[in-house]
Amino acid sequence: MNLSIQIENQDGEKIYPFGITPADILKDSPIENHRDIVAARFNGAAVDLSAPLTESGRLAFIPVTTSEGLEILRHSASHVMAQAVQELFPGVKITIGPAIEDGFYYDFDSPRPFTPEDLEKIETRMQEIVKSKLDFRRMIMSRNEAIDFFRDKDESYKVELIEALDADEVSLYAQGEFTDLCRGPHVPNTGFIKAFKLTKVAGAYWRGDERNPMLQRIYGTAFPAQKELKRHLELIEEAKKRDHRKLGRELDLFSIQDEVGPGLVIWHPKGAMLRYLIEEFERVEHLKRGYQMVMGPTILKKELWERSGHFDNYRDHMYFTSVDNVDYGIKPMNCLSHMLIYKSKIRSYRDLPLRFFELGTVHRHEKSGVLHGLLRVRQFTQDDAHILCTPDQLNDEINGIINFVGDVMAIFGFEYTMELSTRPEKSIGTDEDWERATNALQRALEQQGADYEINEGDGAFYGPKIDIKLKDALNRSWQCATIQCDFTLPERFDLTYTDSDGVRKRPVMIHRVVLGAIERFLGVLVEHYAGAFPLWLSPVQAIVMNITDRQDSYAREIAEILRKEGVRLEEDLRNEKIGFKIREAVNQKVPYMLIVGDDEMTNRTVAVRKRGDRSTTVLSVEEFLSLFHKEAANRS
RNA sequence: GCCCACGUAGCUCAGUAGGUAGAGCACUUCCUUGGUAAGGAAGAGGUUCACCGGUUCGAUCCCGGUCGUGGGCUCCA
Repeated sequence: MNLSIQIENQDGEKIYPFGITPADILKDSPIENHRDIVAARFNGAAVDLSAPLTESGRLAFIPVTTSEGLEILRHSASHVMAQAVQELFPGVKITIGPAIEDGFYYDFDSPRPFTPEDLEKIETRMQEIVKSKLDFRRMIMSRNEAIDFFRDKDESYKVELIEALDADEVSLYAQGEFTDLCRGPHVPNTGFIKAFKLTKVAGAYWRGDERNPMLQRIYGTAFPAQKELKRHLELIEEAKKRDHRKLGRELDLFSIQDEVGPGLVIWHPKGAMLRYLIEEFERVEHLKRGYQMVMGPTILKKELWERSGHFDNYRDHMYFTSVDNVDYGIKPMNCLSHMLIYKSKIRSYRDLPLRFFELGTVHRHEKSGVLHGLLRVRQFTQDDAHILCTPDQLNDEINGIINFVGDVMAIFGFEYTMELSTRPEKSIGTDEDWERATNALQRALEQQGADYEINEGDGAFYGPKIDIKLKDALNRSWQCATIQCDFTLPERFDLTYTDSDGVRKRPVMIHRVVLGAIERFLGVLVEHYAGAFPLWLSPVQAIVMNITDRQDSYAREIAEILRKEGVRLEEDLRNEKIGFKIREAVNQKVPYMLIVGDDEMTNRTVAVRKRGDRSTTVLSVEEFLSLFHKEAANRS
């Protein structure tokens, strides 16, 4: 029997004998760089190059230079790592080892944790395995055979995995003496793994559940060539330079000190200025969009939190205090006051939608291990709003918020991703309400033509949400904006409005933040700009510096004029050489240096040196101001 | 909260096979008045090496605990 196979990017179909492998076909294919081909795709499914073909169809080769190929390479590297670990440390059990965004990992159950020295040994052993070019051999076993096979080897995690599968047969891959349960495909042999590095060890719970035993996870990364690996490692080093914790200290923005407590931020003058600028921006943008500013207290009676469901569902994250024998909860969210404002008088359908906005400072008791610079703290301020509207208005309101987020992110130049999170296990409300709310969010996303992912079971306890995520310098995603639909709290607090037909009805509530937590947003923003804030956000926009003390009074005069014009300005009149002052201002990433010497003093000008540009332009103060104001207004 | 690593001057880091600690930058003073990324000299700065215990004649160094930080896991704005 012959097969008719059409190869991607080649004309016509070719006839091959039954059982031919992609590797055979590749041999006399005109494709260049055969050594770059790691696997194939046959009739839509990824297969090994050594897989015998048993039907006619379409064949495509997967080069290692594609994301799919790279994933296969990295997944194969994880198998090599597992082999090395088992050879070096008998008794270590294997669990799972997938490719991930920047590399791969493998989780092991080891009687003792791996040390950095172990990683070196493992890496060396991996080099040997790579050098011996062991073939990856695919085998098929029945479910029971496979269970027996791994039970014999005392690989209980593998047994558990197979038992959870509902398939009659499973595939296994072996290289050398090492065999692992795996769907595949893999590169043809271990020699394909040319450039790899083990990067870190970490603990990880079996199946990601904290009730399960903790395993030892080894992370690594692999690339098609050494050059790319090197570049990747250099990029990581570069990224570390823009870490907001490092820049926060260098630019004197904020500190987090032991004496104060973990996760509690102290804002220094320049950081506080940044916050002021962002917060002022927010007020203006919210007022433009029909929000009203409100403010609520930080502590509210415990009964109120019981009524809202926070006490039952969120207690572990809350701080409590007691005043005159009355228990209070310190707010972890701002919604309660906003609901009580709604409830403070009778509402008509004519009043809706109501959009209450608060820069609300909340406290959450985050577990100690999760705190992270400004990105995960215990006290933070949200640009929070609660919209109360009729069910009919819900869709427009959600669309309005998505547009708002889009506008703001465009100003800062952020790319972002959106996720729709559905009902979690621990939650309140009826199934119908959850469905209505989830549909409302999804419909808005569809109307926006947005790309989004669905995050099953990741919603808030009171409702589903759309999360908008930004990435930090190290490519980690952080949630900033979120839009949450809530039918439950209006119910619990018996919020009503009188509709046009005179009937009292229940409004819908939307909880939403645009930047999210100001702390987190600023952390991501510092990394996004690498500390070089655009003019409108720079805490210090310009520095006046003199060449010698002859220009002291002229420099002060210029500074005075500019400050009156609203320029955030510092003076550097120290007895230092101009090169030294420039160096400092460059390191502080100040947008404009205004240098005055005898020439400038005589002509009543300033020598303007712009950040990122080594040349200077001599301008009159008026000329500089006009340029300055134009740039600041552009927010560029 | 869990796993691993780490915790020396404001910052970045060295150091001691266990014998009461060092550099650079920053800071202060003096000299220098210099035109676009570090001018020179002197000085001060650690209650003695996160904290608390233990071993020891003696601990910054070894052991245990606590707290904090970092990388992950879980959780989350």
